Amino acid sequence: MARIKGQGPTDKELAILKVLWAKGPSTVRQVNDEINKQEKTGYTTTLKLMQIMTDKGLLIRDDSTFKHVYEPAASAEDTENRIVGDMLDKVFAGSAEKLVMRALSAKQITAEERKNIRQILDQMED
Amino acid sequence: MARIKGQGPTDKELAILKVLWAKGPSTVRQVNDEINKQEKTGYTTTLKLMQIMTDKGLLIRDDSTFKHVYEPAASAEDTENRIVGDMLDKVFAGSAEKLVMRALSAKQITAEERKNIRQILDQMED
DNA sequence: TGAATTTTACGAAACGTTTCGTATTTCATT
DNA sequence: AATGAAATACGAAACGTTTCGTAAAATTCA
Repeated sequence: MARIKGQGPTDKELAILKVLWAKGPSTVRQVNDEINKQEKTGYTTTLKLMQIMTDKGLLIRDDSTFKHVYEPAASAEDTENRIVGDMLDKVFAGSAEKLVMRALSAKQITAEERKNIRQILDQMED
Repeated sequence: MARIKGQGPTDKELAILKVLWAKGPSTVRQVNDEINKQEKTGYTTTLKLMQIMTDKGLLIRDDSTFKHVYEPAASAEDTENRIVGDMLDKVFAGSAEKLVMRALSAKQITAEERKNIRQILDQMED
């Protein structure tokens, strides 16, 4: 049942993961309520999605109680790294430099953010 | 017929665009030959895809001659910026800093690349 | 206990992408 | 012009995602 292809989570799957990362282990209702703050979605739709994500290995389900509790199988950090890594290969032929350039030009960043990025670069010099 | 949603090109669409960006305006056969160097794909499959991409506004077709010639409607630069911008919003809540951090940790980059990134940051200080 | 409520399970429809078979059109060669 | 080769057009199937209606199961509470 485990995920085979290298494709990352879909948009809807990512929305569910973000709720779980932010709120911690949650029931379908909790996730659906949260998602409905941004976009109206039927309860069974969210349920089905989370069941499929469990089959795929994206979520872990505790069904020892009536209201099943779900949590992400992977951390936000790992998942974000994976998504960025996929895009790196797919769009930029593996060049992190090109991706960074695009990220910087795609959105105006503040002097503060530039400073933080420099610090990260400094830390990598070792 | 123009594309409505903000979604970027799909994987296959991107593969076609990359060929056209690299090789310049091309026929379906030229694109299909190029794609088949990496993955076997039927000629009519590529044809259909390029026809749909034309409908979507991703490609521009010159059908004044027998062998239609296609070219991308947008530059690689614009498309890459768009893809990164979408990911920025979708995954990183608009934080370019977070995306850059992930890009740097997703792949080992060289001292040379770090230097180039610093130069980009320097240029933004004005 | 029994009725109402909440949750889960299941199946299928709607949608977009990708693939390809077949028919039609256009061109090149003789 | 006739034949064969190459290209395009068309339709539909296969696939995965997303949506939801309905049924079944579990829980709550009156």
